[in-house]
Amino acid sequence: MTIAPHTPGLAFDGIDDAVEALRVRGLRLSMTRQLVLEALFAAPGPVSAESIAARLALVPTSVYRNLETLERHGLVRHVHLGHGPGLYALVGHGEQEYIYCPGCRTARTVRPELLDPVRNHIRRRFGYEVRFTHFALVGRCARCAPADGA
Amino acid sequence: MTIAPHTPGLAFDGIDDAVEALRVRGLRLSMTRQLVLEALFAAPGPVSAESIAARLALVPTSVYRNLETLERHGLVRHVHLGHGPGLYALVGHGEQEYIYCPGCRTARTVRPELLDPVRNHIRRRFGYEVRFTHFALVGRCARCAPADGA
DNA sequence: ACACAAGTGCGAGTCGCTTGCAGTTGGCGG
DNA sequence: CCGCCAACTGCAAGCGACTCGCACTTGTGT
Repeated sequence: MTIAPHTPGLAFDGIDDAVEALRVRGLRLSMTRQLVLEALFAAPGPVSAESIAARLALVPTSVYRNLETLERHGLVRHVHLGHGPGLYALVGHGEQEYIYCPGCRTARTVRPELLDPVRNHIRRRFGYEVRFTHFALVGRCARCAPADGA
Repeated sequence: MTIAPHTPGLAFDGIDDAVEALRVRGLRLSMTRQLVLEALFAAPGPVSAESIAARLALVPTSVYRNLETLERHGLVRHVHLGHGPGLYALVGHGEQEYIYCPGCRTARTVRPELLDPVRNHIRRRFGYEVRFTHFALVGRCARCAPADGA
């Protein structure tokens, strides 16, 4: 699973900011939590819970629970790019949306405003408020489209 | 998992047509296969492999294998509506696309041409050829959007 | 420096499939 | 009508991605 890098400008400029956000919400900064946070900061894009656990020699349970807590408090979010595990990332200032090509199993991020026309069209036509922050847009990229079939 | 009914007009007007299509491809019509096919015909919308297995008192393995074979030969297709199992349906004359609301966990089908403006926009802007036949469009419907949060 | 809730690792369980294997059967050739 | 044999079947086990219960540890306000 490859993915284009984050656009710069996360909600937190450093671990300290995230820690502060934790404190404000009455969450503890355990060793594990800190490591998970650091791993997310260091990652060039969304990563799976299992991969974080493996990298940090933590038990996946704990990573899942941490990510869930952090997500519940708005510090991280997970996205599904087609099949495979959910991928976690820190919440950015601007919401990140994703387009995923199942051909090359690569995702790219998109600034949400670029998808507003799509959103508007679907809202007007069908009354649905769609977002591609949790489930990516899925489609074949220019390179894979010719060699179609699926 | 509720879903709006198929629009009428499947690729096969009856079991016989599907059986014919099977024959042409050198596939057998085993008892299990026939039952699976009938279940798909009878279903008001896409159904999970497990639910077919349960209804027919078959072992899931066999249903999965049958669906996979039928899908490989273009007789059925499966769609993912958010979380949960893949849902299988007979391939219709017109490709069916789906919009799914995670709020009320309900999907509606959409005639593909109604989504062509969306497809065109995304193709022009990003070079991706998106379809919502395999992964549904996901977004809150008019009823659920106000009570937002996710 | 203590109390105690928040958080931890471990183990087992669940869901949605997938795979391996030995036995059965659909359907063609004779 | 029969036999052959690949296609197909059920069973059992395995796997990826989580989820849960539980007893133990640890971060933190006082």
